[in-house]
Amino acid sequence: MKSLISNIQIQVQHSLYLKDPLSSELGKKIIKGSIELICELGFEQFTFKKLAVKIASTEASVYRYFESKNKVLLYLTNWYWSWLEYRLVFATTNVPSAYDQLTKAVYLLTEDITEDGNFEHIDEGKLHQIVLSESLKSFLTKDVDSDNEGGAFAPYKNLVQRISNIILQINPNYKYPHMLVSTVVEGAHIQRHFANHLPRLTDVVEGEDAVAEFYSQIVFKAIK
Amino acid sequence: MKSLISNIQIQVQHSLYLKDPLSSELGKKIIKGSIELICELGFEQFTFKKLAVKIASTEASVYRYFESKNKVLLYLTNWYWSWLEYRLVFATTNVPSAYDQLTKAVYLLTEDITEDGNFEHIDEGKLHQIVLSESLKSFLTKDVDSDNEGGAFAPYKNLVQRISNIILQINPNYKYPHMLVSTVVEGAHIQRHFANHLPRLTDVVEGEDAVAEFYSQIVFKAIK
DNA sequence: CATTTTCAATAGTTTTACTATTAATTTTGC
DNA sequence: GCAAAATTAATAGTAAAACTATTGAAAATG
Repeated sequence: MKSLISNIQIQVQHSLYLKDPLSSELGKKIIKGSIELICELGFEQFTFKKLAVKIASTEASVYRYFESKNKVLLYLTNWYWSWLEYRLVFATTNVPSAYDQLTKAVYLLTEDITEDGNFEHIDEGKLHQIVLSESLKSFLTKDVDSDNEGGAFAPYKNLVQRISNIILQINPNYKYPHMLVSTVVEGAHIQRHFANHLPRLTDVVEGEDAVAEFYSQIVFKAIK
Repeated sequence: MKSLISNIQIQVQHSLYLKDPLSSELGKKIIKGSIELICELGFEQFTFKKLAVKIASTEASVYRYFESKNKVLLYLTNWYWSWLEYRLVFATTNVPSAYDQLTKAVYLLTEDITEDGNFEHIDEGKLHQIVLSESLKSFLTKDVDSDNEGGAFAPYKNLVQRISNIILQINPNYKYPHMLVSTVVEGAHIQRHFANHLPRLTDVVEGEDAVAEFYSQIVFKAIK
C-alpha cells in the first residue's frame, strides 16, 4: 500500500465507545495497546487488566473509554472495514470498467497485509492479523442482534453493498452478489488462518498468493 | 435424513475427554445438556456451573469428564464432522459417477438440518445450530496448534480430504480442491448465520434454499 | 471379602469482568 | 482571573466464572 492522504482520520461510530479514544493520549494508547495485546494473546486471553499494565494505566480508566472488551473488538473491526472501504473507493474511482473495478476489489479483499501504514496509533499489519483470527467472533455471539441494531456492522454492510453493486453492473441478473462478496471476505480470512495453522484444509503454494488467485477465479466464474 | 443403521455409535477421540461421556448415564446427560445449553445461551455464556444445575449434578463432576468447556465444544464439533463423514460415505457408496457423488456431498455440506435423528443423547438439529454459530471458534483460538497436534481436527480434515478426492476425480488438474471444500463448509455455516441475523450480508430468498444453490453453482463452475 | 480403583460431592482458590467512590485535573462561566 | 462545574483516571472494591484439592462412598477386581 502506497500512502494515500496523510492526515485522514477514520471515524468509528459513537455507539461503540463511551469516550472517543482518538480524543486523548490515553485513548490512543488504549487502541495501540489493544491491537498489540489481542494480536499477541488472542481475544480470549486479552483482558483490560493486562492492557492496563501494558500501557501503565488502570483497568478502571480503560472502562471510561469502552464498556467491554467486545466493544473494543467491534471498534477495531469497524475501523478496519472503514479503512478497507476508503481504500476501495480510492482504488476504483476514475476506473471506467466495472470489470477492472471488481478485479481491484477482490484483490483488496483477499490480499495479505503486513505493512504498517499511515496511522500513528494503528499498526495495520497487526490489525489485519486480528481481523483474520478474531473478526468472526464479533458476530458469532448472542449479542449480534442488539449490536446490529446499534449499527455495529454498518461499515461491513456498506463495503459488501458497494462491491455487490459493481457485480450487478457486470451481470445485472446475478442472484447472489452479497453472498458472493461475503463468502470471499470471510473465506479469505479463514483460508489465511488455515494456511498458518491447519494447512491440510487449504492449498497453500510457496511463493504464490493462492488465496487471492483462488477467490479471483471463484468470483469471475460465478458471475459469468 | 432417513434413518441409517440404528445401533451405530460415533466415537470421538480420547484426547478430547478425561472420561468417555458415552460410558455412563451422567456422561450422556453432560452431552445432552451441553448441546441444549450451548444452543440456548451461546458458547460464551455456557458454563459448567449452569450445566451442572441443569442436569442436577455438580460442577466438579463435569470436570471429571471434560478438562474445559473448550474441549466440550471440540467434542461436539468432532462428533458432528464424524457424523457428516459417515453420512457422506453412506450417500456416495455405489454411486458410480464422481459428478453425482460431488452433487450429494455439496448437498450434505450445505443443507439445513432441523430434525432430530437416531442418537438418543444427541439432538442433531440443535447440534447443527451449534456448529453454525460456534464451530469456527474451535480453531480461532491461540490453542489451535496444540489442539491440532492432539488430533482435534482430524475428522474435519478427513471429510475435506474425502471430498477433495472426488473433485480430483472430476478434474485432476484443479489446483485448489481443499480450499474449495473448506470454503463451502465454512461459507455455508456463515451464510446461514447471516440469514438469521445479518440478512443484508447475504441473499436469502423465501422458500428457496439459496445457500445450497449458491454453493452448488460455485463448486461446479470452479472445477470446470 | 479385602484391596484397589473409580465416582461424584464439598469446599475451596484464582482470575476475570465489571462498579462505586473519590482526589486531582481541566474546562467553563462570569 | 478565579470559583464552580465537569471530566479524568486512580483506589478499592464485588460477583461470577473457571478451575482444583480433598474425601467419603460406591463399584470393580483379584
